[in-house]
Amino acid sequence: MLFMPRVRLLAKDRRVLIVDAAFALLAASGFEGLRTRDVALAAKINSATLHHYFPTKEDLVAAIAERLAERFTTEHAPPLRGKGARTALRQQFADVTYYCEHQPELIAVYRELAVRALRDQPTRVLVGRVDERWRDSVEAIMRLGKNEGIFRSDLEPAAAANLVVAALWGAVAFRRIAPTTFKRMCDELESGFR
Amino acid sequence: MLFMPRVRLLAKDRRVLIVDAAFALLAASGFEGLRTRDVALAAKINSATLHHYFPTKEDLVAAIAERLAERFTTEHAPPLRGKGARTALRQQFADVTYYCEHQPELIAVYRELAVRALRDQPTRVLVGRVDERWRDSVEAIMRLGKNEGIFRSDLEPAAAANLVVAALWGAVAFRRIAPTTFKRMCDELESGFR
Amino acid sequence: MLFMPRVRLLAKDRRVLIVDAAFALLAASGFEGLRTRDVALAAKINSATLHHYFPTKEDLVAAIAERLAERFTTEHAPPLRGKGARTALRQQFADVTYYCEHQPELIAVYRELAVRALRDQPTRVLVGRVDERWRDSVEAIMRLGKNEGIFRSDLEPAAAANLVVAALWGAVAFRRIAPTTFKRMCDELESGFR
Amino acid sequence: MLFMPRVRLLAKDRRVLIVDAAFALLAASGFEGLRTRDVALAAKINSATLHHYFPTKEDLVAAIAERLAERFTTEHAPPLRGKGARTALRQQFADVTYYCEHQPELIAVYRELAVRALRDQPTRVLVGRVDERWRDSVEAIMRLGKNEGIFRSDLEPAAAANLVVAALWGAVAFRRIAPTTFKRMCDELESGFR
DNA sequence: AATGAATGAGGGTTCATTCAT
DNA sequence: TATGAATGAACCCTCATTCAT
Repeated sequence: MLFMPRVRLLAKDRRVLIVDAAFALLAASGFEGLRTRDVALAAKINSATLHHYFPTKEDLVAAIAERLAERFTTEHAPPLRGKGARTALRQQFADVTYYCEHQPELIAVYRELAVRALRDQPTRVLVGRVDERWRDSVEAIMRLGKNEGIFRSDLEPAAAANLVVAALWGAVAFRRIAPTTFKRMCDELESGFR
Repeated sequence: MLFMPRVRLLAKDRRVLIVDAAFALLAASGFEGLRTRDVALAAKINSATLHHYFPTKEDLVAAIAERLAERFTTEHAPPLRGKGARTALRQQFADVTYYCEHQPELIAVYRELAVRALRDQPTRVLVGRVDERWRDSVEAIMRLGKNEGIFRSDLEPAAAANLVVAALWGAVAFRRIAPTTFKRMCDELESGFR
Repeated sequence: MLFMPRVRLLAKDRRVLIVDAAFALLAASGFEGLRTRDVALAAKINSATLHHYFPTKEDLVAAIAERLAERFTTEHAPPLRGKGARTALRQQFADVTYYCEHQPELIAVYRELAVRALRDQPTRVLVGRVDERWRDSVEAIMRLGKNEGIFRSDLEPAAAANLVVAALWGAVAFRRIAPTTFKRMCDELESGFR
Repeated sequence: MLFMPRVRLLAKDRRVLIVDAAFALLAASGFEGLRTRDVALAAKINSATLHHYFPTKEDLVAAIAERLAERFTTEHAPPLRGKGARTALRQQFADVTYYCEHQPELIAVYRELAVRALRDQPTRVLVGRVDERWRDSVEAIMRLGKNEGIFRSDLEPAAAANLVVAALWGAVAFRRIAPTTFKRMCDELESGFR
């Protein structure tokens, strides 16, 4: 190339750019297909520059996991009208639907990290936090629903929360489920709590 | 040394041995850690010999998937006493529990293949068959339960079947769930159908 | 290239070829310049093939060290006429001279290994064996010379052996000493023992 | 915080600091382990700053060599009592012993440079000067000893000087020699001159 | 003078696959 | 059928050096 000036960015911005690229690549290709060179290429930097920001691939993966946790906190479906446990539960369904339709990357990255977590201790810690936060928030909803008298009195909040999380997660993360099929499953799940 | 005949396996037997080794290794290390050389080593053959039986790694993976389908068909928890939909549903729970406790390899290989299926068409076909068979058998149970009057009259068999499969699958395949926690989740799931 | 048939050798021969190439390269470029790729190139093999024979660079270095020990055992200057300690000592001088003039590779590789041995335990063991064997053989000569009455009666064989080894080694291994200068130094050394 | 003036070193001082750090690192890790980044880190500066003072690694090495020459000139064992060649020779032995015990860095750096000098012309020049100065001073001692009638009349000063330097150097630079063993070797060497 | 950012050119090693026997 | 030998294509990572500020 004739003249290729070095592009300079603030370190923070560049880190964000790199993690974005890695996030997208992990979503698209999985861990098996995640190559540092490709990440660098996608971020339009030299692969040595990538190592300047993330000394090891492990560090990059950790940053991806942090980004995932952050995105799960900030990105949601538009809030539903209404209050109470029923609305809160449906909001959970809506969120997952929203991720599937508009942010499939999040689902994919979550899945990849969850699978890796089974064999990798550091990943397990990172993913564990996301998992627990989700489960706890669902359990709070189940508890609220019982208090409101909306859900069965014999419902066990903890078990029900596990059920919700497992069902939603199992439905969307490992197969391509049609939106209507997913909706019906959620309705059926909700019916079971009444 | 006594007469020690050179063991000469039939080609079919040798294939079985190789797939067994690959199955165990895939369960233990995942696709990220599955190496043809290790498979050959575990099968006590040269890695070139492995390629003689399975020209490509893809072929080996296909054979693993076939083995998985076969094992899901033949290996089950001891049959429960009783008849009807309730028993049939509980048999499903018992099967999954049995796999978790006595055949964790099956769970692990299923998970690995399911994840790969998302990006690999041939695997998708193979895993799809297992998925569908399972889903269909659960749907039949739900339908039977409705006819027997054991389950809610407004229950939608298809949606309920998806729910069961997603919940069981989501619970055991991607996190280490404690047996008691799993049992409670199953109870809660069953309660929802009444 | 149009037609490049795979060359096949017996494993033993190929190992020899590789070690020869590595030996020459280490002599020429030192450890700082010893690259597995260059060794493979010099041995006219693919660098992956090199790892087929020597899984790690460390293994290759160990093989070089073994080769060095072997060559020091088998390659000598033409034997001098005469018997007794004086001839034996002069044979030592002649050997070193011979290495300098006809087998400078041996000197160079010995030096490189000796330096590495200071920081690397495995190398230390390998080099240590060569060192000790040499020192011991010189000590035997000094002892013999005393018994023969050729050397000073107050000569301490052990100390003298260390002196001989250190002087010869220090003279040829770390600077380019002229043959005549070396010869005079040896004469001076010998004079000191009378 | 109290008034804390930004420490601003003179360029000359900073160069000294850098060379000190490089000297210590070269002694500890050898050329194989000498990294400009580590030097910068040890000198508490940015590695780009290092290159501001020493444009290339070669330049830094040259500075180390100069420092070595300087230290060999200024650092010695405490002067022995007495006069004449015998004392002067023993002072040489004492100096080397002193370096071994209290300034092993000097020995190590000398060794590293001497080895590099074999393949690198600029280094050869720098090390050569140190070598020659040492050799010349020893030769002067031998000559003096002959004049004093302390040493053998058939002793050749030049050859003896080479012998002394080679022996001392060969003994301490490339193996871990025990102090008593070294002392005995020196005694033996001295005996040979009488 | 000083530095964080950026990079080209490797370096050792891995792995599915192929070849010759 | 079975295998040791051989390989191309990567992969992650390192390092001296340069650039823009």
